[in-house]
Amino acid sequence: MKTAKGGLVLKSLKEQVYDYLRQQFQKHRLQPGETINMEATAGKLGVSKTPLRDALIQLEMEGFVTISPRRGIFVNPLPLAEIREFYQVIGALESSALIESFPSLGPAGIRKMDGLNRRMQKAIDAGDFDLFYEKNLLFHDAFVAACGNGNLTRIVGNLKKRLYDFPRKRQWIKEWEQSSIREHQEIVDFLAAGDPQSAAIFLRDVHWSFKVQEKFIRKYYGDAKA
Amino acid sequence: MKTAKGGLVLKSLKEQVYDYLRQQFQKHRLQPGETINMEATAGKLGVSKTPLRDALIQLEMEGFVTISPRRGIFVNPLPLAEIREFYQVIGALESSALIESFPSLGPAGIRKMDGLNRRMQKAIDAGDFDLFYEKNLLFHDAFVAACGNGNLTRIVGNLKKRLYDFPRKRQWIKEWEQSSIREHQEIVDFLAAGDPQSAAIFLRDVHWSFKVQEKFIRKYYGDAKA
DNA sequence: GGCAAATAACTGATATATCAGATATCAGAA
DNA sequence: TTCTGATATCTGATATATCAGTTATTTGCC
Repeated sequence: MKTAKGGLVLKSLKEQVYDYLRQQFQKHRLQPGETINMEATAGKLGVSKTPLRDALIQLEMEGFVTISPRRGIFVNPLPLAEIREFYQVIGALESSALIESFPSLGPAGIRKMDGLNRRMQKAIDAGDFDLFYEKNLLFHDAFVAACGNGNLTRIVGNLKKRLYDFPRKRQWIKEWEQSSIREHQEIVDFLAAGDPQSAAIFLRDVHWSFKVQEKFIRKYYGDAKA
Repeated sequence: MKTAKGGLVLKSLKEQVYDYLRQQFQKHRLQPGETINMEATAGKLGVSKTPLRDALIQLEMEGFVTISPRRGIFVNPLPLAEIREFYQVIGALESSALIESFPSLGPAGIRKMDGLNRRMQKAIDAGDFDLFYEKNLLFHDAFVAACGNGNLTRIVGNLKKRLYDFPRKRQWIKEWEQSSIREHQEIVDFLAAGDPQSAAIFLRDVHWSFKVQEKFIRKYYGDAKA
């Protein structure tokens, strides 16, 4: 329950619990296979089990946990096979979004993407992974948002939540980040040349190709077992 | 909670409530904008508000309802704009699934799709819309399932739930059904000719093109307002 | 010692009571 | 008559108690 009172936005307990748990994922405090104990967690958060359960149902729908009735609530692993699936889905959807957004992106939008990619390079040069990550998200968001398809944005966003919040072996791989920047530049170049189809195909078949990115993925997530 | 006891599969109350509500949608007993009253519904179903709320949280995540805190729970409309969004997403994902599944489909899989399409024609000839609908789902499921991407299947499936459970103006439009069958045949022909790329493009840009299908969509769903 | 049945403990699922925000209605003042 | 504040009602959100399936441990028999 979000209420605005004099500029304050009040969140329901359910939402606050959800945010807390999401943070736990982002901080890698919840590991695959781990159980979330209702009594203990509710006690720790100082709320009843009810909003906790509400939040967990949402997290289950989003793929983060599995509620195994009367047995326990388990943090889902993220096996390579599933990462492969995510890559396929995101590739197909972002590719579609890029084509759809091209008319409304225009030169200004392409310049914006180009600028974001350059800032990604600067972040790498400065060793600032958080900034790199932020600009990377914004690069993709530029055309996904411009596509104007809220459902597509939601679906892609949720898969990315799973990809990025999952505990990983390494914080970053410079080679991968450099490679991403080169790929982004390729996409921008296609767009600037007025060829969204080639940009979309490159985005789908290279940038979001599990096969192409596999060597980095394995380093980054480790060879996670299901 | 699904438990198997001596072959019986027992469902939790939450699941049963969810199934009931889904049925209500399928039977068009729940209309856009309508409210679902917790006390009344729980009383009617003979359960407490808890499993009802659990089910509603899931339905909200799936887009069927909006839980407006402390105000009410509203059945979501399905405006044409959203249908358009769904068409784009499904088109992109099914297209991707078709390419991915082609190697494992093989001649047998293509024949199966062909057979399903012929049965769709027979259903039309016999005026049996339920059978048509069933074979239509199976036609698409054939390559979506063969793609082996559970997440893609789940995402597409959920969007189709929304499309097919939504109340509509007309039960069926023979012209659209005939058109679908022709389009399916086109896809099958491309596949049989060993050209999944053309099949995928046709699937995405014709079969799942909102623009191409718009005249039927408007007749079928009515000109629903948001 | 091994196995099966009984019992205890654990844990999530559900029911009920209470709370709390939103909305409608009423009463009083201008 | 209109407006504002107070009160009542409605409805979902949350807390607490209890239930019920699952798992672990104990007990008794062979």
